[in-house]
Amino acid sequence: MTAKLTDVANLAGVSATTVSRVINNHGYLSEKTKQKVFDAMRELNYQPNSLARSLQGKKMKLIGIIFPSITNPFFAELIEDIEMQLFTQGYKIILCNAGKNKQKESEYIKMLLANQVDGIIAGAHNLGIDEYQQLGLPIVSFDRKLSDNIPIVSCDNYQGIELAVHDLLQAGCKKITFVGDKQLKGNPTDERLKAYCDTMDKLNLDAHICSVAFSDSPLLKNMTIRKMLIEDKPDGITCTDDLTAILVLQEAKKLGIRVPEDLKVIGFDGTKQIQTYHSELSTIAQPISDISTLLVDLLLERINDPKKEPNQMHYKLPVKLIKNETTA
Amino acid sequence: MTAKLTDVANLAGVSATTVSRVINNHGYLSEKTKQKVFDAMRELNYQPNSLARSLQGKKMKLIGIIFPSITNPFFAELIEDIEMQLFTQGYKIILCNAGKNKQKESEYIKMLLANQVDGIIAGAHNLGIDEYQQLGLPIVSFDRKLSDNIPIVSCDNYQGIELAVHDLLQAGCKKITFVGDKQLKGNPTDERLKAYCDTMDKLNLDAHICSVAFSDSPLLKNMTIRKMLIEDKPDGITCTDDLTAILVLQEAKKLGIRVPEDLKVIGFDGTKQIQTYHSELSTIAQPISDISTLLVDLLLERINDPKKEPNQMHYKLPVKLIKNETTA
DNA sequence: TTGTAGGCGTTATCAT
DNA sequence: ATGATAACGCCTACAA
Repeated sequence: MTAKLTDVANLAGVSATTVSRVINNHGYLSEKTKQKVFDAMRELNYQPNSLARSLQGKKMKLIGIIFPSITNPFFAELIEDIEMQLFTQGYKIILCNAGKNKQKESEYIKMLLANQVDGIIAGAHNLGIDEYQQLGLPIVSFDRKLSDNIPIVSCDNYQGIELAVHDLLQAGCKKITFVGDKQLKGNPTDERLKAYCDTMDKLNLDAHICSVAFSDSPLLKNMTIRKMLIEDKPDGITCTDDLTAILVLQEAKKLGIRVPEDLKVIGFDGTKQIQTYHSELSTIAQPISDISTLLVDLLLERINDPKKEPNQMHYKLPVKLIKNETTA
Repeated sequence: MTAKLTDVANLAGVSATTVSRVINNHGYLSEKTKQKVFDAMRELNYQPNSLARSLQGKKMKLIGIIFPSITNPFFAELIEDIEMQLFTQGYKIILCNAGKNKQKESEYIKMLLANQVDGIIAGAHNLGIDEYQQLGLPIVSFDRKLSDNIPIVSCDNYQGIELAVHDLLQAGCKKITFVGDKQLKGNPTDERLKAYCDTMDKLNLDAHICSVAFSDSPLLKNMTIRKMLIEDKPDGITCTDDLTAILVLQEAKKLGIRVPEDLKVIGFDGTKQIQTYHSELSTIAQPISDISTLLVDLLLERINDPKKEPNQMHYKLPVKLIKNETTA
């Protein structure tokens, strides 16, 4: 079907070894032979077979990316950024949408192993620690504790909610509610709730938590939010992500609650997408590009030098307040 | 490092061939041997090496997915759906974000070839026909003419804009503008503009086209739209996609133009994302799930039986009007 | 029912 | 400066 090494060798009138050498730029080659080989490669439209190469221990230049979903704008932007970074280094990615499905995540990990990927970037939220413990593969994690020896990259979730609450206070809010997951899971995102509670505590204010899980459907979230708006009548809401914040805005509108006059709302994530198409929303912006750069750097470092231990186990990147109309 | 076939064979006290047989469920095996082998596999946490397998002609169970971007909600939902479908069939995907970058798309194609993918689903918009012509690999295309022998799946773009324009008319619009790309490229999406022009023609109405390209930045789009709103003062706008429609809504709001009283707007795509977070927007919904199913079915059919020619070369799937407030 | 030998496309080692 | 050969991990004849 497609041309192989020996075809090129035949055409160029040299041995397979020589062709291999010019491909890998190994040892001493005469310019003349190089040229012959290059010409033959071009003529046959030759493409080295990655599979055969990595049977000899060469890298596949392939990374597994495990995230819950790409339809969430935050993950989409993060993954797209990761993909860009990796591409410039010659890496391709196998995209694994784990959803909320523990078994799918588990099967994907097996497949990645079978495909000899060079490493994994994991940001899903299903599996227990043990599954990742002994993969014998470079892994870095986003926003999630996987194991003691797997480095975590996340934004400074604590600082983020602190900023958000203070922004609401400064805008005059007296009764601030947190909308987000109440259930702690030992992950960095737990810090968001913690920051909210701590801050309210310090200010001697009552904490109001409206529990909405990441994996809840928008419909269910809407109902929960609506109930909260009606019963609690908060004048400020800090949300665990931008999408939830938009649902809050929508429900408020339906109920005739004016934003920002009667209610101020702030989100979390700060994707370009939301800032472009919901430009009214104030939010805490995660440094998406810095996160992806760090994830990729840490991973490639481990791939290229597996012995080297990472300097830190948890990298917390600073967030930024983006102030718009909803907290005016 | 990781266990291999011979390790399993040794542990089970059988030959490598036998282990291979139980893995592939080949020929006659005694239950006893099977059990021994299974046990050994489990004990060693054995995972067959896909690379070595497909060196023998076995399928890699890997598909390349080439699209412009995953941050566009439409592509995100389409790709996520494709990924789901393929996963249930045991396939993984290599995600290739081509952006508006011709060279990147070209390099990705080479990489996919080198990685021995079993097929490609292409939906990017950069390369000329020739690049895809002779890949010698099963390919299906979304919304784009790649070559005479590559089947295309798309929605019925023509019908979509017809529906949209008629919806605007029925809502009382007299002066309807089309916002979208003016440049024809020989792709199915060209039908959108054509449908607009034809329909306006039939109705003896003047066509107004506000040219905005898919790859324009939101900022540039905003400026173009603003100018059009001020100068043309349309009372109805049919957009080439939902995101553009939202920009129109935003600019209209800034200019104090009331929707739907002074201006009615309808989009195109109908993603869950936009329908959830911009639930006011009327739109023409593409049958995302049907599209992905068809793409995957056609591709797998070609992979499993390369000789078989597709029945059709262009599959046009019906669209659906989703009526909301913006065309009330 | 199970084992032996050869080969998939490439690279590393050892020659020359 | 270039070649021959074995090896990577697995699978498919062919044998037994």
